[in-house]
Amino acid sequence: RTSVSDLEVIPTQETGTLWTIRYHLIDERSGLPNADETITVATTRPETILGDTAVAVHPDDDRYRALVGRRVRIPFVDRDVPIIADDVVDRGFGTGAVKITPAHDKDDHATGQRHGLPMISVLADDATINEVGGTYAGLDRYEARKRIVADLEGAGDLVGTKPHEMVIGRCQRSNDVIEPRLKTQWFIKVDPLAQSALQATRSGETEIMPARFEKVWENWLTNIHDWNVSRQLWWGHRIPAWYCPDGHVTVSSEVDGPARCETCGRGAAELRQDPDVFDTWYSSGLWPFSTLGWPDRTEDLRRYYPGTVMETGYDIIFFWVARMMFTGLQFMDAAPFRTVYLHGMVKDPYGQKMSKSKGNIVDPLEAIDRAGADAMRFSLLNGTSPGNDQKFSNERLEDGRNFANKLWNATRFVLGARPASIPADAPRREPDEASLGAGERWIRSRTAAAVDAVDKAMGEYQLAEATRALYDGIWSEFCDWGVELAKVRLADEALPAAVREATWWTLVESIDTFVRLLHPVMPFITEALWASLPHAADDPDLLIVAAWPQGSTPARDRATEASVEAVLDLVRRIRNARTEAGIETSAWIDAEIAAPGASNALVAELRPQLERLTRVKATILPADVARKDVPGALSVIAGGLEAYLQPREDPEVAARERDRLTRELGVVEGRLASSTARLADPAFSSKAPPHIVDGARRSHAELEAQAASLREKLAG
RNA sequence: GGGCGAUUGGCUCAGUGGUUAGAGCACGCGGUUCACAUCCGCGGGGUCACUGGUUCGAAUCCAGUAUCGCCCACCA
Repeated sequence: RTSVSDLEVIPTQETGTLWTIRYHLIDERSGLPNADETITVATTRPETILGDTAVAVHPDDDRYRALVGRRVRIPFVDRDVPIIADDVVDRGFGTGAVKITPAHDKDDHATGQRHGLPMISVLADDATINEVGGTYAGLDRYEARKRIVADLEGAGDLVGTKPHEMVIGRCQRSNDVIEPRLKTQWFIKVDPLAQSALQATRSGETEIMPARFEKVWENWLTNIHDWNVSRQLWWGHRIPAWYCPDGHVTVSSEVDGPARCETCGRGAAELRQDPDVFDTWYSSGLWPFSTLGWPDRTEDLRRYYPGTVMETGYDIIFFWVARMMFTGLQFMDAAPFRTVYLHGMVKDPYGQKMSKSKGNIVDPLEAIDRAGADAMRFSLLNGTSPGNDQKFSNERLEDGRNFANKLWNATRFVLGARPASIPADAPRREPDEASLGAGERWIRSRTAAAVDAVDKAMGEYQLAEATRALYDGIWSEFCDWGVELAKVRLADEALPAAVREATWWTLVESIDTFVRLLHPVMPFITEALWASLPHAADDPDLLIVAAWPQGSTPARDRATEASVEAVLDLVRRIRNARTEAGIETSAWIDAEIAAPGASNALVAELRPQLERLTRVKATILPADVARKDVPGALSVIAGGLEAYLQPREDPEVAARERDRLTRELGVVEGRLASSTARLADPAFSSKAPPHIVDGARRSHAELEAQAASLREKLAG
């Protein structure tokens, strides 16, 4: 039984009843209600008849124009009230005449104030009819409603009863129907606070993200009403107001209250503190500074106020964020944070809001039991966008779990692959650059790219973009290619120890970097893994306080990336050709590879890796051979590189190979056609930026070469 | 009544002007290669809700329409 603020009232769509009721007009001569002369009003709350103090019609409504100024008799309480004209009345609704109960309805209250109507409360605090209700006194509000309807019917004044779709205000917490009452309560005059909060966002002192919520913010703050902060509850900050026996109010910031009534001077002994407490959101609004020792000017307060980022759900932007802004600007003269980052809601698997009453709550502890806390955290971030809702699903949870598992196994592999020449407790070292191969340089560069991508994404609060960069970087690049390339050198006993050591330190460096980057998202597994990695002398004991990776360290090496990518592309295409030709996965076959010009040395260097990844025994052709006709071979074209695979004797293979080449030529020719049309359009070459046009020309030339090569093979 | 968001492969979602729109799951085929079957390889699958406009070029920008969802609002 407490008052609440407007925000805590949830308008609920419900089917109620609309009753139409006859009120009898007062005969001007006799002063008595006329049996025949009536006005019919519509109401959904017949029990409030007891508090009616007027009947209102629209001023331009011809049906009632003559009745304005007359009086009607309110039944049961025998009160005579005026018929007034007010343009809040909707002529089209009900009968066009509405009963006015200023003490029990927000609109009626406003109407009552405009017309100076008496405001008669008919309810007690426990929602029973009070003494004003005469024979209904003591009845619960709904019981009274039933009786009154029955009694109206008995009197012949109930005209109609019909179901009615309406909006009822219910309590956010208890779901009870909220009763508008006239009560003396403490309110906060909110307009000046709203103005300063608006000033903070308009000036850029505080930025709301995503930006679209700023409109919501603006709209709410510019139409805001005063805030009822009194709560008749047991728990909370007490209202700092004291009353003397004469009813004078003294507000004090002293813990023990004021020494005397500031109006009449009565001593503290006679003063009584207001029993009410503040709205819990009022207290929560103090959080940004009260947690830092305020009102004392502590070191923490100086250092940490204002904060940098407030991260919270968009559903409490008004409840909490706005109130923190109000109190922060009021008491600290500065907005409490520079950025407000609003996330979406986690809905149930069907997109419904989780609620206890619907019973569709997903218990995070169950998810954690099933997949781990890190997996859940990852799943809640990955594949979401700022401010948008997401559905919680077990599939997504499994993604996170599998990812954690992958990272765990990859780290386990790296630790187990340590060359014997490195002691188990060796401190972490940078790889020796002189001993790095193309694969290692590629890993280092791609890891640097991941650092840059994560930094950029985090800087823009694109958290899902950061997790995506980490997922791809760790799984699709480091594990799928980096580790696979490194395995060859790590396993090759013929190589100098320095080479194998450099390879291993490269893997360690990369894992170390990824684990640091992933730590904010998956703190537990990364902390555990990091503990098992070699550390440098200046590393702290725990990852949580370890340094964030420096962007582009080691530096990006785009030339290496491009040339190694070309080899990786060749690997993919060789695998594809093998599958399509129906060559058994495990069979080793021979291949010749044309790597013309500058690419020759790199392909030669990576030949062992290429062989392992494709299960071909490769011969690298001299650098001056760009293309070769190898009868009976499967031809694979990847950019400037070509490979010619020699399958075992199999008549079907040749036919499938022809099909494959024909299909490939079709695709290439299709692209070539659109590319030709594009380049032929003078508008494109004259209006598009030069780098786009150049790119289009380059890819066109490459497509032409591919098409020529394919045609040649099909002809041969 | 105002405002906001969503609409992209079977599912869940990324992608805000530039070649051929991506991922995970699901699906099909293959896999006892010394980290991982919670895995590896290959593949099929989308006229980006609709209509019109701007532009050399639109999933992306603009206008409108439809459907779904949310927020705000004093029709008894």
